[in-house]
Amino acid sequence: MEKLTIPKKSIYRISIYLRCLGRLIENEIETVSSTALAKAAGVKPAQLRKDIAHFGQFGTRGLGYSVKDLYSEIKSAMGGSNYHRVILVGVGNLGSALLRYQGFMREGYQVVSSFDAVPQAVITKGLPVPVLAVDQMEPYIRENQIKIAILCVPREQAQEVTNELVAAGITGILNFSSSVLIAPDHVTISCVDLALELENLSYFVS
Amino acid sequence: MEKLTIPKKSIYRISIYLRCLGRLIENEIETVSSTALAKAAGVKPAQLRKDIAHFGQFGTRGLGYSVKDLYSEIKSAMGGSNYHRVILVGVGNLGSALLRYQGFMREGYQVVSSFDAVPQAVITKGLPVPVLAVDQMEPYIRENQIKIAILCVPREQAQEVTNELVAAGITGILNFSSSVLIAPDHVTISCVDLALELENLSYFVS
DNA sequence: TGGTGTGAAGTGGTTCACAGCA
DNA sequence: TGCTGTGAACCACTTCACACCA
Repeated sequence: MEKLTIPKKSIYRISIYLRCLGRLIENEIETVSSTALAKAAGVKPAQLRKDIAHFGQFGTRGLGYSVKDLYSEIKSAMGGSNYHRVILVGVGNLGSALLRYQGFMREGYQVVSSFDAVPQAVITKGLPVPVLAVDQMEPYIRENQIKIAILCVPREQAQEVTNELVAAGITGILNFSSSVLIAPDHVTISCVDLALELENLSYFVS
Repeated sequence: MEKLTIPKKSIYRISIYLRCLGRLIENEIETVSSTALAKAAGVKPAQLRKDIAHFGQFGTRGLGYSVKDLYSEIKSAMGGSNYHRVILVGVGNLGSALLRYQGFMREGYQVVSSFDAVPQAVITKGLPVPVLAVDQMEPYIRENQIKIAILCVPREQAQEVTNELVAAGITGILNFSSSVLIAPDHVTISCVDLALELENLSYFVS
């Protein structure tokens, strides 16, 4: 795919624009200028235009962008029309909290199954998703062609489980395990480390 | 403070180094080279040395760094010896999940109180932390000199609550609200947006 | 006139490569 | 010899500023 030329940071911001545009659609606003949208997204107008230009030219000079057009163009360029099935690995404290919460799952995303080393330990918790044993993980991923996994196992097992996930065909990992993961280049890893975020914050609070 | 010259990204990585060093101490390893530590942290050796150099010179040429010395130097430079009291605002689904979980709270950090617009709605959930009404928030922050807040309110209220927090003296916000927050420069905001992370991932998974 | 699209300039952070010291 | 500390080169992204067009 040729889309690899778009910088990672742009992609990230574009996700933000997409969300802002969605809100504009809800409010039935039809046109938006780069200045207005940039303000909503918390970036500079020029940057927004550059980001959007990666996908092509959608704006009308003197007027701005058509909210609907821009939304659907970006959405399709991001492959966002696809339906994404996601698995969660490691149903401990954090894992089960996330499964129960799921407030971050948007339209088009669904946690279809979860896996744990000791599934019987958690099976009674009344979770909205089946909890299977880890030895069923690889076949499950293969058969259902899952691409994205949420990783909530303890640090000690994180790398090992990652290796299994990658071997089974996972190419995107949302890593909650406070561990530095090593994976091939074609695998994208996003780390969410709350302890790190807090520690980082505490440096800046005078 | 003069420490503002250290780039944000360096600070973030230094938090990672600190964690790696902690693990080395546990394993009673006394000396580490930039190459080894960089590998553990997932960065390049030169970058690690540059990062560390921001605080001064701690290494011994030809040998490496003393694990203990480096750890305590960084820790003190980061103001990490302080005890950090943190509040959580918005005890909804996500907020209460975080309160119950708290696995991300490390030594030196504690959620001392939480606030919600409708505290009686959540007060029975058996949380390990008191839930107060939002109108008690400002005085609480002032009296206890809280500096860090975890923000879990719905998007619509996020900016308003942020303004109150800042007015009361908060200078660090961990923002879970999937909202772009506007705040003065002296306030540091870290966004944790799981929906965004997922959307972002889904772009890269082929 | 007003707002996009974009080459060019600027900025910040990364990597290199080597001097210098135990 | 081995590894740190660091100026210099490099690179990626950001911002500017203006041509161009509805």
